[in-house]
This record gives sequence, structure tokens and C-alpha cells, in this order.
Amino acid sequence: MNLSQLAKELNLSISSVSKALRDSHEISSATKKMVMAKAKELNYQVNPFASNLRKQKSKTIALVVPEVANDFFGPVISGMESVAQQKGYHVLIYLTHEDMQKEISIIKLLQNGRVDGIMMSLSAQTTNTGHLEELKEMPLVFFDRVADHIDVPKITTDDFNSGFMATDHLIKNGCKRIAFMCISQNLSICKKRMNGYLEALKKNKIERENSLIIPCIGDHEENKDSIRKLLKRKNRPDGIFASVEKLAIATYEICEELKLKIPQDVKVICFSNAQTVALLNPSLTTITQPAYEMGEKAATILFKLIENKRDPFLLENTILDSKLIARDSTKSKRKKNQNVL
Amino acid sequence: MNLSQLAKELNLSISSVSKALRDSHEISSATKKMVMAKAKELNYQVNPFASNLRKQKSKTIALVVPEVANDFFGPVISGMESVAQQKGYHVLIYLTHEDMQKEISIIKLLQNGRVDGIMMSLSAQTTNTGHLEELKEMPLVFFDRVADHIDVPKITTDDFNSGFMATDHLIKNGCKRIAFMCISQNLSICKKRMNGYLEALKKNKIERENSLIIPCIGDHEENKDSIRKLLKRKNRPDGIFASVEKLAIATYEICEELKLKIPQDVKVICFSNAQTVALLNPSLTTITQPAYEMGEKAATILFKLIENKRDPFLLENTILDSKLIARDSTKSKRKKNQNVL
DNA sequence: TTTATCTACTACATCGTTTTCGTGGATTTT
DNA sequence: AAAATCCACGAAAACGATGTAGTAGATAAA
Repeated sequence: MNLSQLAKELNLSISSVSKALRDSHEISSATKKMVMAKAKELNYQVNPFASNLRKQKSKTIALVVPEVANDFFGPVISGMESVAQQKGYHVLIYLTHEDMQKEISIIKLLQNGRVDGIMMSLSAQTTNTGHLEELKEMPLVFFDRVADHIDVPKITTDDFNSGFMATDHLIKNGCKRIAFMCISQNLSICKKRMNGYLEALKKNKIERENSLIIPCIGDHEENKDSIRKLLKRKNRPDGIFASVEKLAIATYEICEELKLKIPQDVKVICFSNAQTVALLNPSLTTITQPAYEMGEKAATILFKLIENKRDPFLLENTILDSKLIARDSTKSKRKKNQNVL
Repeated sequence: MNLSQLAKELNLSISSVSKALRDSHEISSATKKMVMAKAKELNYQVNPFASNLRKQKSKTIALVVPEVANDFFGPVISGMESVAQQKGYHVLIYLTHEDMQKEISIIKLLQNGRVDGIMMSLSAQTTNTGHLEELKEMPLVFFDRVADHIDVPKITTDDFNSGFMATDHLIKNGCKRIAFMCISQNLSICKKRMNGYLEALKKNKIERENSLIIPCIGDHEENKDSIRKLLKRKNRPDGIFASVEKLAIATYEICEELKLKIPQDVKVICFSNAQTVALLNPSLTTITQPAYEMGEKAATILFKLIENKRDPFLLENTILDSKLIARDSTKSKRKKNQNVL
């Protein structure tokens, strides 16, 4: 069922039917009613490709994320999809699986007009961003894992401050030697979190120790190996600041293996959005990011960008607050239970 | 940059260029090389809408899921996306948020040829399936939450058997009064899991008790209320079989609140794919579904269906095995640690 | 020599919408 | 009454790619 068949049924021209369906003022309201009724009756649906081709718009956006089996990206996607659904947009999803080559080929794919805009979070292995700089005309927003030097809207949490808070929290609970674990050397979030960590050390007059900064860029077993080595050292750390959930899980596993008690022997804090952290043994102190809101915000800004490309205030970065939720994995002997800061 | 501009640059006709790019035998290899080179040089990309319109194919599939902030659907999506990426397909994602009305409107949206096929998992609130029966011509596969009476390929795990195993496991560990909690009265997975539960009771000569079958179809707080009431009864259950992770979490929370010990006072088993279940306090016995494989399988079958609609063997249902992983939440006094069954 | 077959290309219709530019008739303005 | 404006609609040209149906020119078969 297309416009021309519908027009024939109605004894009208194609253009009149088209206009009637889009509620044009050129068509009398009587005719509009007839057309609408017939269209409903025959279940007419606009052909999206013809329409997209003609209008040079797709009402579709792309979401490019490293992975989705993850308690952070899940709610982010949910937030984005809600906004998109409400705005009548469609969402194409692409996973980079943390692989820069995949990221590059996905971005190439998106340069042919298939989408009106892109929301993305960088892969951990992305070391240069030439592929993104070529997207000059394409509305683009970054969320969470951003490329700082690319001049597009960015939605992040305050990673520096979160890193500072987390480290400071460990120190306040008695830690003297704190290890920092991160999944990438390239990601801005990692750098910022680390700078927050370093700043907290400095403020508390603790000397930086490079051997306590552990890159965990391998698979789960490799990361466990790094952590095992770390915790088997003679002067092992008494606090661990993991920047992603899976590293905290690995830490718990290694502590069990080495019969180290959390928090007595090692305290652990971690960025995480999992629902189960409060039920872990011991419950895990986390920095929790407003994931759903981040998704909503990113989508909202992208749509503004699509609809009104040159609005300069859009380029301001949006920084959302994370929460430190203290639980048992960082509890010191003297302190009682703590709550949300 | 489109075909006609490219043709002008090359002093060739549009059709020759088009054919050259698609490696047609009508074009000499010398010409093909020229065209390819020029296309690369000028960064020519096929306009997907023109192409889709002409070919009446979109190389795009839709994924319709209840939610994504979830340890099951995350890996499923990952599996699907991998297969799609490899096959050169695009994936549109739509969330129903467990809402039948949203599901209906999403399906309506997809009837205009935007996608070549649909993979879906029903919303928990979907009570009738008229909207899906209208999809007669559209390649469709169900995964996990299927509509049994619709004659399309279905990829599931063996829910009856899983329900049986879970219940039998509880009984073998000493439970006499086992509650069954499910998120929907409609979903086939719930019915099958419940039938497995009932069959295990029968086999072990335990009488069915309807007050132990608890529908948990509300939000988190409502579900917690139901569980609280359940566990406050004089003759409370000594075993709980939760069919989704969030119900197990709610159970843990209520047990803590009521000072009930797991597994001494109540044993808990649950369907879950979370990475953290082994670290919970106590570690949670789970039935774990092969989520990633399910996604891969569903996508693979959908592509076969798209490419070769009338292959009858495709209609056979695919049933994957789940694993029961025994942990501390179901441990009986006499038994030692148990392992994968 | 005539006819058939290839080869390597081109012209053009088509996919289904959207939108610009008309147009004939009615209504209003001068 | 002539001119201007409006109203409600239609014709046709895009949008860009694809594929059918040709067509010259060259080679092969009859």
C-alpha cells in the first residue's frame, strides 16, 4: 500500500494525498478527513526510505558503545531510548567491543547519511581519533568516555572529583598505600580519575608510588594475575581503588584466594552501578554514576543539536554528579556504618 | 558525493559506475579498477535510502526487548550484534519497558518495511498477541520469552527442566515448603518454569500449595512487600525459587531486614546471569542461561529466515541448556560445597 | 557475405515521497 | 467590471541507486 494506490482509491492526486496526510493548509479539512480515514482503513504506512531519501533525514540516531553486558551502559541505553522513542527517533546500536578497528569501521559506516546523529562512548583501546574528526558535519555527542579535544557536546560525570573523593575516603578510613587500577591508558575518564587520586594523595601528604598504579587492560584472567601479583608483594597496598566493576570482582576473587580479608587487610572502592553491590560479602563501597540520566541527557542534547545545529551553548559540557556510597568494604575499625555522602 | 557526480568525474554513465562498484560482469576489469579507485579517492558511499528503496531491502533488523539494564539481555544483545556486524546488518533497538502498549506501537512502527526482520522477547505484561500475528510476511524470531502459538522460530532455554532442576535441588537440600516467584502470569517462560516446579514437587511427593506461588508483577517495593508478607507467615517457606535476579535481590534484602539467615532459615535459588552472584553474602545458587549464545543463535536463524524464507527446518525450536550452579544460598547442613551439575 | 554472438557500455524506467510551481475557478478589492 | 487574491487541488521534478532493455562495434559461425 503506497501513496499512489491510496490516491487511486480516493480519486485524488498523489500530491494531494501526501499533503493531506501531513496536514498541509493547502488541503480542505473535508478532504483531509477522507484521506486520513482511508489511510487508516487500508493501513497505509509511509515508506521510510522514500521519505528519508526525499527529505535527506532519517529520524534515526546511532549509539556506539564499547559493550552492553554491563551495569553502566545498560541504564544509559535505557535513558537514551526513552528520549528517542518519545521524540519519534529510531536508535541503531553498534558495539565496538573495546576495539579501535571496529570503532573506525563503524564510524565509516555512519558517514553515508544513514543516521542524523551519533552518541558515543570511546573504546578503551582507542588511541587516536582521526576517524572522529572526519565527522565534521555530523551531529555528535560523547558521553562518559569522551575525546576531550574534539569540539562537540560531552556528557560526563565529574571524574576528577570522583577519583579524589574515592581516594580521600580510603585515606580517611585508614589506608596509607592505595593502589589505583584502570582499564585503559588512553581514556580521559581514567586519566581524570587518576588525577583525582593523585591530588587526594598530595592533599593528604602521601607520596605517589608508581608501582601502585596498575593498568588492567587485559582479559579477566590477566587482570586477576596483575592483582594477584600486587597483593602478594611484601608491602602490599591496604586500599584498592578500582575504576570499573569487573576489577572489583577480580579483587574480591583474589582476596578470597589469598585469604585476605576485606576490609581488614585491604579496603576496596569501585565505580559501579550494579544492583547487587550492597549484597556482596562484604558489601562494596561504590561511586555510582547517574547512568540513566546520562543517557537521557546525551540524547536530549543530541536532538537539540540535530534540530538546531549552531546553538553555541550546546557546546558546553554537561557534568553530572556521582555519589559515593560507603559500605563495608572500606569500613575502618573505629567507624560505625556510614551513609551516602 | 553521489553516483551521478562520480560518473561525471569518470566520464562514464551512472549505470556503468553503479555496475562497476557492484562488480558486475558487464564491466571490463580496467574500468572497474578506475571506478573503484575514484570512488575511494572521493570517498563515495552508497546512499542507503536510495538503495533500500530501490532494492526493497534494508539490511537492518529490529531487536525488541523488555529492557536492557539487565544481566541477561545485555549479553544476548552482544551476541546478536556480533552476528549482525559480521553479516553487514544494522540493528535497531527498541525497548518495551515491559509495557504491552509500547510493544504494540513498536510493532506497528516496524510494519512499513524499515527492517527486514525482527527478533523479540515479549513484555511481561503482554496478554494478547494480535499485533504479532499481523506480522505475517515479516521474518520474526522469538527468544527466551516466546509466544508459543505463533508459528515462527523460537530460541529458548529448557525452562521446564530448569524449573524442575531448581526445585529438585532445593528439595534435595532439605526444603519442604518451597515458594515460587515469577514476574508475570502470561509469559510462557514463567508457566514452564512453574510447571517444572510443580512436577518436581509431585515427583518428590510434596503437595502443591497455591499460597506459595507468588506473582511479583509490581515494582521493586511492591515485590519486597509481597516477599515480606510471605516470610512473615507463621509457617513460612524454607525455600525460595525466584525466576529473575531482582526477586532474589529483594529476597536477600528482606531476609536481612527480618534477620532470617540464608541458607539456614531459607534457601534461595534464582535464574541469573550476573557476574557478582558468587560474591554475594551468601553466594547465590543460580540457574544460568547461555545468554550470549542465545543472541548469536537467534540472529543466525533470523538471517537464514530473511535469506531463505521457506526453509521448513527453520521452524523447529532451538532449546539451549541452562546450568544449575550450586552455591551457598542453598547449602544444607550435611552437604559440603557443591559444583556445577 | 550474412547472420549470430560477445563485449562493454548507455538510456531510461523504477522504487515511493515530498515539494515547488502551476492552474482553474471562486471571492474580494479597487 | 477589471484586477488582485485565495482556495483547493494537480503535474511534475527531484532524492540517488538499480536493473532491464537496448546499442554500437567487434568477433565468430554459417
